[in-house]
Amino acid sequence: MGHETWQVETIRIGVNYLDLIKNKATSAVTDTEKRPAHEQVYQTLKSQIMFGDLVPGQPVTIQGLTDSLDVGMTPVREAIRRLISDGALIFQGNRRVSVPLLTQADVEQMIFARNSVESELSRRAVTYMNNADIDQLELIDQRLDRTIADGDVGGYLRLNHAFHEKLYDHANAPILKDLAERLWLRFGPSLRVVCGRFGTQSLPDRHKDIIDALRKGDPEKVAKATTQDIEQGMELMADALSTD
Amino acid sequence: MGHETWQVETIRIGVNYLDLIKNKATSAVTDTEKRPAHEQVYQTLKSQIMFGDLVPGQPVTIQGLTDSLDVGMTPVREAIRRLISDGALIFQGNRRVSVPLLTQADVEQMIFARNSVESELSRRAVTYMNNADIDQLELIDQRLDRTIADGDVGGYLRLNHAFHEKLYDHANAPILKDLAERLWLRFGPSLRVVCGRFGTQSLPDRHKDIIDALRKGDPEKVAKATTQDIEQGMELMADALSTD
DNA sequence: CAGAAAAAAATTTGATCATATTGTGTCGTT
DNA sequence: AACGACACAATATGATCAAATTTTTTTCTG
Repeated sequence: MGHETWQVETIRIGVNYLDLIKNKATSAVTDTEKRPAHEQVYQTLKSQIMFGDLVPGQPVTIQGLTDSLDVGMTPVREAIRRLISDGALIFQGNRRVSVPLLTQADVEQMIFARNSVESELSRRAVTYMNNADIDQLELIDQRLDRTIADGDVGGYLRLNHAFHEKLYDHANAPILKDLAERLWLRFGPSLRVVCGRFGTQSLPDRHKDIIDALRKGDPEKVAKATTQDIEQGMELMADALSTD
Repeated sequence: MGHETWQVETIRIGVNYLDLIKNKATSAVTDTEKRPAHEQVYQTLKSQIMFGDLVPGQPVTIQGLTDSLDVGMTPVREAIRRLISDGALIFQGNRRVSVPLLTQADVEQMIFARNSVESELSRRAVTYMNNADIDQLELIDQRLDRTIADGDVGGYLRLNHAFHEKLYDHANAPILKDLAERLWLRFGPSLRVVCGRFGTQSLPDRHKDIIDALRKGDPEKVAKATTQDIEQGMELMADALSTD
């Protein structure tokens, strides 16, 4: 999630990416004191946008955030600028900032971009993932299934993201992963709306296919399964947008 | 590692170089006073990064910019955060910010991403460009040829970008265009280095092919020419990086 | 005594906040 | 409905504090 260290020659393959999903309680204490405020605000807002505490169209004010997060306005401003650059927020001409409302055209472009970038990421991940990594991926997917059964939308969004993030982390392609992450930030809020409307039952899950193909070590099968997963989810969003 | 005399003097790279091409912001003169400071700082820095006033590896300090650009630190901070999010600058752990140094792996990923995104953009542009638009594109390309003949590296970089930007502007795909722009910001500084080393003579120009295919209205031909243009330029960069 | 390593002071830079200024939208008046 | 005054939120500055790097001083060893 952090910014990659660029000039590093030594490739660190997933050694100290300790955090899986349960990092909240343990590392939160140290994070609170160590990280700069603007970074914390950014992470907080990013999470809120991705996992749907903020609704598409909802205005985001600087002063509102300084009050609710209890920090000065400078860190808040920096975080907001970053998120605007990410496409996670939009600057509405007259100094107003809000969560983007996607059009069908937007979704269509995202389908193309996600298919291109994320299929390549999953393709590359085949090379670098070992059995233990795949086991971890499967573990996430099992927990994901439980959230679907329970109708836990927030949990679904988080674990679905965690699944893909873990996969892409092992692609050894930080720039492509960054592009993917940016796309996720863009459709996050709208995906939340779709889930809230249709529930978790109808949600797609091609993850088993992905895992199977990973175990077989077949890059093209992994890529195919990924695009299917992407397209199912995105079509759902596109449909929801058309019936507004 | 040598002490580069990177003076922070006011390098005023104005937008007026592209006045003839950019028709959306015609009031470039009044822009200076109208736009918010953080926006201006962002545009200035972006231009300096893209067109090579800043060298890869060069440190960028907040206080240096507040002095040279004569604005407060808050707008500078916001602009820098934005550019970090763009990938145009990197945050080097210990609160230092600098222009990224690309590795071969980075370039390789960019080749893939650019091919995917920009070929699609040019493919879509076929639908929306009329003859007048293509004429304008050709005009840019003619001026581009002159910069190559003159060995004007700065002019080449600017007009080459203007060419692709104009093309992608007509693709009616703002999200894909945003992804492309982000990639350009990333390789901008390194491309400058390559041009500075090899001169403008050896630079690729598949633009004639692109224009021809546009006139014929053949999307696949346009896409093909675009990928060739991309690959020629990026391979040049990859080669330069390997021979360090 | 010379040179290098270690320690400490000084300078530079980043992070944050409080406050003043400016622009935008709104409400009331004509 | 148009115009002007008001209120509020965003913008921008400078001051203050903290962190890190650089420079200087000190000390120890050969």
